[in-house]
Parts: sequence; structure tokens; C-alpha cells
Amino acid sequence: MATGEKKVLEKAYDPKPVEAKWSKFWLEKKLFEGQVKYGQPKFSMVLPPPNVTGVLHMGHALCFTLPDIVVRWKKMQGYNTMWLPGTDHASIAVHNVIEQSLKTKGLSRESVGREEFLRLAWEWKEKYGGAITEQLKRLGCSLDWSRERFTMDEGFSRAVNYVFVSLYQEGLIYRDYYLVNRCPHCQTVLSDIEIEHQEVKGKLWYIRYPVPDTNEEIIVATTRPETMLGDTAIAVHPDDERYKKFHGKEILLPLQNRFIPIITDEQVERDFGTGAVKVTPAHDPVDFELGKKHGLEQIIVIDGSGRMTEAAGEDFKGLDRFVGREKVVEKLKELGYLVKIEDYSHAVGHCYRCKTIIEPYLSWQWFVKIEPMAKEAIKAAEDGRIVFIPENWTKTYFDWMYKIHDWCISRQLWWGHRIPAYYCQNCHHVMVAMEKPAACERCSGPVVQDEDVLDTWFSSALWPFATLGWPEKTEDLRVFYPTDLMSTGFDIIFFWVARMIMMGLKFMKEVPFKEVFINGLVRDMKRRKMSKSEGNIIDPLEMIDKYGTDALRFTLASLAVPGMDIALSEERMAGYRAFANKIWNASRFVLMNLGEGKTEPDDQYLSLSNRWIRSRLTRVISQLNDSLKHYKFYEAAETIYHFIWHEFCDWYIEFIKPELRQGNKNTQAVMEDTLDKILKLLHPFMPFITEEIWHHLPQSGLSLLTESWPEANEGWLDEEAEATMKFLQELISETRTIRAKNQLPVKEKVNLWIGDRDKSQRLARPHEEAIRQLAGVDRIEYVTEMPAGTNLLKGVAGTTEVGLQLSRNIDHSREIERLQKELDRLEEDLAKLISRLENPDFRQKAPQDVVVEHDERRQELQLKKEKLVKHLAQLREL
RNA sequence: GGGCGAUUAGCUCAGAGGCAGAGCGCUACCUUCACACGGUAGAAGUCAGAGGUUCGAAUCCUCUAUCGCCCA
Repeated sequence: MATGEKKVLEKAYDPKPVEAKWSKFWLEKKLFEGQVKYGQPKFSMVLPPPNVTGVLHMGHALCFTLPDIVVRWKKMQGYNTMWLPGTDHASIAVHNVIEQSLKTKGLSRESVGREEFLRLAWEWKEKYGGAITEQLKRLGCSLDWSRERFTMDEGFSRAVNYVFVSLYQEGLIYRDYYLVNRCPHCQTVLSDIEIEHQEVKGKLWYIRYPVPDTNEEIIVATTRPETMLGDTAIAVHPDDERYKKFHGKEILLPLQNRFIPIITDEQVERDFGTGAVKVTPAHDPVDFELGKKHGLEQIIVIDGSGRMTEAAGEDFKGLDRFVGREKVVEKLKELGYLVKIEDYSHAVGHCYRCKTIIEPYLSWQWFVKIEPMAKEAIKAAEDGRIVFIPENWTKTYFDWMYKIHDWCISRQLWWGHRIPAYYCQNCHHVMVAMEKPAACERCSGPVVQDEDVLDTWFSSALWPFATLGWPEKTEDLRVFYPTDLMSTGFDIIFFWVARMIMMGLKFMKEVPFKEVFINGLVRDMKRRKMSKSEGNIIDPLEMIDKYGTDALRFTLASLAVPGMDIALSEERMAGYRAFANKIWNASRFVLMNLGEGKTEPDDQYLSLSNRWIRSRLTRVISQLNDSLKHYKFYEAAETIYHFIWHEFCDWYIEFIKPELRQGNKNTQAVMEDTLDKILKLLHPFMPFITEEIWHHLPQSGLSLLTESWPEANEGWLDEEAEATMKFLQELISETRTIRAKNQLPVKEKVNLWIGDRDKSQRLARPHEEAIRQLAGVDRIEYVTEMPAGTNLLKGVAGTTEVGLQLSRNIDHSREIERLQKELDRLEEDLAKLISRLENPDFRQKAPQDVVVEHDERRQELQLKKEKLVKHLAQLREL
């Protein structure tokens, strides 16, 4: 904007046009782009890639706003910043979307085939996948869009293949026939951590298994009677006296009429049920291990869709597993095998996506042997190469890492990175390679690629380096890896953070990020999670429309206490919209009161107000830096909020009004300079409004983003100015209180008498004009002794007596009441202080400065008390 | 069952040994020339409970209660 166009602001702040304007400007001027250059400190981050299917929710808004504050702050401090955005292909989510749309057309993925299915998925991604990135831009995040990536773009996919092949070659990826978790609804297997355990009120069925050629029987208890069709043993504890006579015998499996062995194992809990358990190696994780140990047969009676198989027998095959359960129970009852049914609560695994009950499923899958990588990742957190903030999340991380299981990475889906494993159709030899082999390396037979794709988290684990061009040795990698900060939610510490650390260490030999900032969950005012079904969602885009992006950002920052969930309310946002408006109007005032051109203040001749605001500003800058360094966003927000509203607006602006009326150039200059610095300090929190206002100031910079972060100038600290200002503030406040308590009309003329003549005259005389304005008084007199009188209202400001002289006699009953109350409170405080000071232990053991401080405070209160007592006595005599 | 966290003003939360704090809400007064998205003033607390350590505890320790979350 040209200098000549600077003009006075509108009366109220309207965020919409301002946000549109500067969003566009920042992008056009490429202000968010990181530079490939050396020798300048850099600050880099990668954005946790939102699902390409996603829409922006409050969790995103929080998780992205907080680091944006950091990035903007770092950039203004001169760092070469780079924050890389992108999206995640969200295998299951997209897969489901496409399958659903096929279903509505009466088609299925099998009917259209893999190629067509993928074409549709890409088409969908191109069409709708950009929604969230557009929404992201409205938050004002300083993301480097020139480096935007997608987990399935060509380069990234190559990186994924490369990792798979290397880990396979190293023996860290293997294929196994194993009992895994399968979601019958999503039609794919899942890893352990994608299972949510929920307490379910179920039943415990007691089933009688007869011992052949005797009248004896063994009763077992089970929560899943339908799996008995696949039982291949009964297990008891070897020392359990009740069952010793059965050791080595066989037993008849009801309904199936098979003979199964009775085995002994120390793992069997003697206290559970009857102490005898059925063993179903193909349908229970514990039984699976037990089966392996004892060489038991694995009979699959439920398939991957949750239907009973042929092996379940003629009566049951084809039934849904829960129908199968009823039928089995019915049949057992009919044949007299059912002993009893008890209520029983237990934890059952559910699919994290669709909440369907998980089915343990025996099948060939690919796994990552995780322990060697986990060890390195643990070390990195132990020796501080990676720091969690807040620090207690480190424990959560360790807890999981120590007992980590191998990671099942294959998924029976089509949308994703297809596993680069190839099978010979003749000899079934397995080949893993970057490119499809032309023929079997052993028998030259034809090869086919594995049908499955990889877990989405397998690819996102590579995000911090694959986005920078790895496995090529790119400049971006050299400049920006490792990144400095990862900001994310605690819910994906295992899913994502831990895995990025493992992969980063494995392939880059360096941690992917130095600090992990864990933000809380956004909840509603009743502390409930926001969810569609609860209908308690607060939509960030709606909030942006209503209150402005800056208000939303400031709200999130002000509520972001590390380690705490945040309870969000609209009222809060309305409050910060008001704050934005306040800044707007304060700036409006400044602009209306500027002289011609920009002048530098003359430090030699600064008035009290100017020395005071500079001193305060200096302290605020230090405080702000300290808060941001420790990611205490709430503290930083509170600091700047308080400074702007309650110091700059409430006191400074009001105080300098007389100076401005006199055309004081120095005051104009300090006022302008202070606003300039305020806008800079506030910019990371409220980028839009600050940028807009700043461009109205008489300066000629490109953007606040390229301006320097204000420095805390020690030379501006001014204890004396702060003390004097405090004296004047107390004086003015006390006067206002007396006025308010006695309900003096605004227009009523009163004179102000101030005690402690020498001191108060020295401090107050130069500021009489401001005092008159702010306290609403007419004439000011300084006295050594405050007189009594029926037309005099009195109080004590600090330790200085003040009196308001009216031109009429008034009723002092209110005044007596007020002063008496103040005295009571004061005496209480004083008593506490005195009893402490009279305690010899305190004087002896407490640090000297604390004792001195207490002593001083006692003297002060004593003085104030005497004055109050005197006033009261006088008033009561009137 | 194991772990983590919370309990401070009506509400949402800071404070982590030395004066009990903020925002919103509430009450009263005020359309004064930046701002009613505003100003001024005010009321409001058994810092969950019980013990302990200390000259001194909202803050440190122990236990209890209630409520969350994570893992089995």
C-alpha cells in the first residue's frame, strides 16, 4: 500500500475483507516459503497431515493454530522458517467412501475391478480432497504451500516402497500365518492399537463336555460359545486336583462329535469359571499361543466376514457369528450340554473406525518386527534427543514402547500403497522388490503382486523425511531435517509419533523432530468430546464467520494450558472479538492523533506516561518470550491481552490525552512506536488484524512477518516511573471509588485534597491535568493535615489520604460503612502479619528479605489503618 | 487390576512454599469528543476432605472421596 493512502480506520473492525486480503497477500508474496540456504538458523516443522476425506474441525484448529504462533514468532526472530503442509490418503476412509458410492449404484468393488476402483478413488480425491486444505488456509496458518505433499503422490510412494524393501531385506519385515484382528465390517485386518477395548455386558455360558466311556464330564465356561465348534483341546492347570484324573485323556466335543485332548498348562487360571477352559487356537489370541505350544490343530469356524464356515458344520455354516452363537446355545441346550448361563462383564475389542466387534482371524499377513527399532526410539527419548511437552507424556510413550508388539501392516483394501511383494504362481516363491519382477527368480514362472495395501500409518511414519524428497538426497532434507517441533494430539502418540521416531532413526539416523508438543482435546462446556452424534460440535469455520479468525485463534491460544483438555465456549470467542475491536479502536485513536510524518522520540525528554509504558512494554516482551519458549500459550495470551487492554488502553491512552492536546511530539512518537511494537507482539496470535492496522501506520514495510520481533530493551526499564504511576493510579482509583460509592453525579464539581503534601505534590503536580480528567475532579490541593468537614468525603489511597470537597453537606453514613468495612479487612490482614512477625521462629528462620518485606508491609498497613481510624472518628463526630 | 490427570469465585481456568488471581457472568452508575464489541466502581472463596512436614501450605508428603482419560 502506498504511503499516501493511509487513512483513518472504520469505527468497528470487520474481519472478513481483512482476512481475505492478507491471506492472498501472504501467499502472493511467498512469505510462508522456506529458503534453501545455509548459515541462517532455521526452524522447520511438518504439519500432521489431515485425512484427505476430512473437514476442518476444532481439533485441527487448535493443533494448527498453536504451532503457527510459534512459526510466526520464530520467523520474526529471523529464523528461516518452513512449515510443510499436506494430506494423508486415509486408506480405510476413502475406501469406504468409494465402496458406498458403488453400492448405491448396485455395484461392488469386485464387480468393477481394482483398476476402475482406483480410478474412481483418485477422481474423488482430486474433486473433494482439496476441501480441507482450502479450509486450512482460512486459519491463517503460515504453511509453505509450495512444498505441499500427499502420502500417495509419486515420490512419496517410491519412498514407501523403498522402506518396505529395505526392511524386508534386513529381516525387519516378514510374512506370517498369524491370528490377527479383523473387522468384519471394514473387511480388513487391523493392528493391535486400532482396537478399542470396551467393557461389554455379556454372558458366561457353562458347557458340559463328556468324557467318553465314563459318566464323568468336564464343565467349561466361555464368553463365546460359538467358537466351541473349533475347539481342539480342553486345558486345565497341571496342579489342579479336580482334574488330575483326566490328564492325558480325550474328551468328546459336543455338536461336532470330535475327540479332543485334555492338556495341562500352567497358564490356565484355576479361579476362572470351573478351572477348565476350552481351547480354540483359530479364534482366540491366548488359545492361539497355547495351540502353538502344544501343537494343536487350528480349525477356522468363522471367516473374515464374521460368518460361520463349512468347518462349523452343516447346521451353522453361512450364519452370522452372532446368529451362530444363538443357534449353538440352543442346540447345546436341546442336547443337554448347557449347564447354566451367568451374567458377565468383560472387555471386548471394537474397530476404532466403525465400532464393530473385532474377530480374531487366522491368516497370512505382513508384519514389522518392531523391537529393534523401538529400542532406538526409546533411547532417543531417554537421552533427551526427543523431548515431550508436557513432559509426563514421555511416560506414556515409554509404557507403550516397552511392551510393543509386532506391527501388522497389511490391509485388505485397494486404496493405498500396494505391498511390493510378488508371488510365483508356480513355486509360490516370495519376492519383494521396488519393481515387479518379470518372472520368478527361482523357476521363471509367472508372478503376481500381493493384493493388499499397507497400513496408512506405515506411510505416514515417513512423513517428516519423505516429504522433503527422501530417498533422494535433496537440499530440502539437508536444510530442514530434522525438524524442530511436532505439534499433535495425544491420541496419536502411538499411531504416529512413536512410529515417525522409529522410522526417522532407522532411515535418517536422526530423530525426525526435537520436541513434541502434545495439545489437549477440545471439548464443550460440559467437558464432553465434540461429536456429531452428540450434536455439540463447534465448527471452526462457522466461528470464523461469526467472530473472525483472529478471535478464534486467540481463544484457542488463551485456553491452551499444556496437558489440559480445553472447554470451549462461544462466549469466550465473543470476548476476544471484543478484544480485536478494542485494539482496532485504540489504533484508530492513535492514528487520529499522530502528527505529520514519522518522528523519533527524544529519549532525554520523555514524560512519565511514556517512560512508564516503555518500562511496562519491556517487561511484557520478556514475559512473552519466556511463555512462548515454554509453549505456555495461555500465559502469553493473557500477558499481551492484559497489557493492551488494561495498561495501554485503560491508562496510557487516557493519561496522554492532555499531552496530545498540547501537541507533544515526543508523546506522539512513543505512542506510535508502542503501537507498532504491540502489533508485532500480537501478530503471531492475531495475524490478520495486526497486519491490517500496521499497514495504516506511517511506515513502509512489506509485512509484519518480515519485521523484527521487538527486543526487550533493558535501558527502558524504569522503576521510578512505575512507582510514580502506581501512586497516581491509586490516587485516581480511590477518588473514583469515593465518587461511585457516594453516587456523586458525573457533572457535580468536586475538589480533590491530597495528603502527604511534600510527596504528593512532587509526584502529582506535573500530572494534574490527567488527574483532573481521570478522577473527575476540579481543583487539586495538597495538604499536610486532612481537615474534617461535613462537605468532605475521605479515603486512603495506598498510604496517602485523599479528600473530596463538595459544595454541599452530605450524609456520611455510606462513607462510614465503606470505611469501616475497609478497616475491618485491613485489621484482619494486619493481625495476620503481626502474629507472624511476633513469632521468633519466623524472624530467625525465614529468609531476611521475606522478613523485611513483611515488616514493610506491616508499617504500610499500620499507617493506612491510623488514617482510616482518624477519618472514621472524625466522621462519627460530625 | 496398572498408569496419568483433575477437584481454587456462579461458569471456564491460571497460580506450585511468603498479600487468593484472570476471563466471562453478576450488581450499580455512565450514551464524556478511540471503542456500548465501551467506561467506572463493586459484590463474590472452608483453594474437595483428613492427617503430616515447615517459622509459614492452595502449593510439598500420606491417605480418603468424587470425576475424567489411557492401558490390560
